[in-house]
Amino acid sequence: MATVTITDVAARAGLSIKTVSRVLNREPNVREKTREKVLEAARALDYQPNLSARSLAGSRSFLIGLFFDNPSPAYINDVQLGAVSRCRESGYHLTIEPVDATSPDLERTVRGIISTLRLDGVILTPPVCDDERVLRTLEAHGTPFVRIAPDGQPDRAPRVGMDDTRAAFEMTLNLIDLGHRRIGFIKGHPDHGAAHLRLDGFLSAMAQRGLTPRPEDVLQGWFSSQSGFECAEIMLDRADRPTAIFASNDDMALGVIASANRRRIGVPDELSIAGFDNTPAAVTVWPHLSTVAQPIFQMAAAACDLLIARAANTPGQEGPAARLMDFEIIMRQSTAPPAKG
Amino acid sequence: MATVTITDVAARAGLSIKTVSRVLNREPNVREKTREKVLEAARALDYQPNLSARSLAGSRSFLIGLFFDNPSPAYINDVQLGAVSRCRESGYHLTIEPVDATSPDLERTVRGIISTLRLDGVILTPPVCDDERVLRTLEAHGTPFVRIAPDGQPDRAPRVGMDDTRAAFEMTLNLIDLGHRRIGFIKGHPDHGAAHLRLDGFLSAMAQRGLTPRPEDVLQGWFSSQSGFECAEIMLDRADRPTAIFASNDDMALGVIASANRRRIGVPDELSIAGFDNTPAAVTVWPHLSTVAQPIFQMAAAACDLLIARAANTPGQEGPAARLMDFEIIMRQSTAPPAKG
DNA sequence: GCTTGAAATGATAGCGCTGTCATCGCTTCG
DNA sequence: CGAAGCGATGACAGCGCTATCATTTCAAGC
Repeated sequence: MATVTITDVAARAGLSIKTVSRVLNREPNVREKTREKVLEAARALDYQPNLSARSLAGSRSFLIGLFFDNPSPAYINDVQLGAVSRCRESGYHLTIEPVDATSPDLERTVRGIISTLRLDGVILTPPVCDDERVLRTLEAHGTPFVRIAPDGQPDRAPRVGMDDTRAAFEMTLNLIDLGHRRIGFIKGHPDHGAAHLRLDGFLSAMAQRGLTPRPEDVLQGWFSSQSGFECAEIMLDRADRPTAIFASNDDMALGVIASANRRRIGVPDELSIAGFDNTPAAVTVWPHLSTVAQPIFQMAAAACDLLIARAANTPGQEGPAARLMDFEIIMRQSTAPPAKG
Repeated sequence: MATVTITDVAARAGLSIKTVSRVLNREPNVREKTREKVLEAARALDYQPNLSARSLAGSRSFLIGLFFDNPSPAYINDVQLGAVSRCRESGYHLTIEPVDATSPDLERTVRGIISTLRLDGVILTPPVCDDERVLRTLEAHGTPFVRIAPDGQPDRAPRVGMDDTRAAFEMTLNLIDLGHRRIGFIKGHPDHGAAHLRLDGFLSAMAQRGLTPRPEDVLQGWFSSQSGFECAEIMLDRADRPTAIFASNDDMALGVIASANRRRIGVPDELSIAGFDNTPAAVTVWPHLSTVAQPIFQMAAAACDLLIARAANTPGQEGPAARLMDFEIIMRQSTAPPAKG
């Protein structure tokens, strides 16, 4: 209720509001002693700058927008936490803008949001990060944005991501090294770029070890647990079924586990199962799922960093940057050496 | 990039900026013809009001804050979508503020956020909605807030929620009507008010049907799938085990399913399992989980409505309001009549 | 001591909008 | 026909801050 303004701080410190502003914005050319006086006055008064005023007068809004249309709450949640963690450090705030990527009004919606809020930057997650209309609108308005795990056009804007191919490659290697020779693979949604990368990784790992997956062991899924279940039903129905199944994401792996449970096929004794994403559900099922953990939190934090840094120094219009983060292979109880025989 | 201001609109419409402002804010005393002229000019120019300026000049910030510290991404995701759906309609935006409910700095964090952002309202979810420090800070600052599913002090502020007791009551009745007599119950985290309400509902339903649960069939869980698993291990170890288990939330129910799978106990043939919350995982496991769906989206939307309405008419300082939303009992494949014998 | 210039500080003009109050024009009624 | 009254509109002053530019301070050099 008690609203303390910069004028109050200036009065208490015996300085002009401009000097106070300088200190608060970490501008140069302020004597150390002066800086201390200001900081002390601000602390004593519990001064909090008014974002609206700062935004109106200056060129920054201290607002980062997160645009998403993602079916996975866990993913989005991680992105949000990562982004907010960095925002807090820099006095920024995060506004969330769930959008419908299939809406014909998407363009207008985005335009309305960015011009009303004057966002300093926007974080885009799949699949919005690959929506041409969104990208074009953002570019036209001059709003900086960072894409997380984009599918294509890697140099169109700064991006952060991870090496899906290498992750799938390493997970497959792990399975092979466990002793598996016949490994089933469930592909992800074909519209999702990561799906292709993960398949590539699987195939190169197999090839590197001199293994050739049978066509009937590489099935098309849609990233949904239902599709994973269906693919598993087909694969597990055969007498010479795979001894391990690598699903392109955890949801589908969960479907595989469900199918195995239904058929009373022991996991991991009779069948090893691996997923991708390390969703919370991975440790909710029994046995716990071996999977690949994406550094989602860190990716979002890095994206936020890029945006804030860019907003801070208006001149530096540096070109696209890219940051590849490290993934982590997590082997839990759903994988084991294949049964003898 | 092209920044259209209210002055541009006024010029194009041949009116003063004040009249344009009136139309845009739906203020009374504007001739219909004038209103149309303004709207047309605004449309032609694709005018978007500047939030910062509106906020600075007026008494509203058009910002709603969502404070949360909730371990369930699915829950938070629903809350966000519900809140944003209403915000969009009224030109509001949602800023998210994940907080650490156990942090000693919580009070300062909250204070900083609300005074910097000048939030028009705050939505509080469990467990933050029951944090005395948060409530006190908000009240002291005069920031309106709505609590979603608060534990206690129901009249301290407007709230929205659902009738946990009745939902648990009805689900239990469903189980009994299916033919189950010996029903196990796994309690939720004792610090979470809903846990007690759900237990109450279970007990009264049993009592109403003349059933008395054995003490060893009512176990203490912690809302985690691990705790559900452990409780199930105990219950299912006994020869005269329950024919149905009602877990206070889906995560624990998932733990029960895992335990049943491990013991090769058929679900639902040999054991019926019911959960509470209708998390996404409920349809990821096999068989799909019977559960209670909370209208989370609607609750958040209602909370938003209350806040926006309150911000709109400054005078009406109406007292606390409460809205109880309807739940839904969803019977899926994890429940069935008990096996004969 | 005086000049010189860079560092430190301050005065002031907005940013784009809303709130207040004045003004204008029109209808109504004595 | 004029006064009163009210609906419709406009002029203008800020909201709390940043940006620009002017001014002051101070140390160094001759």
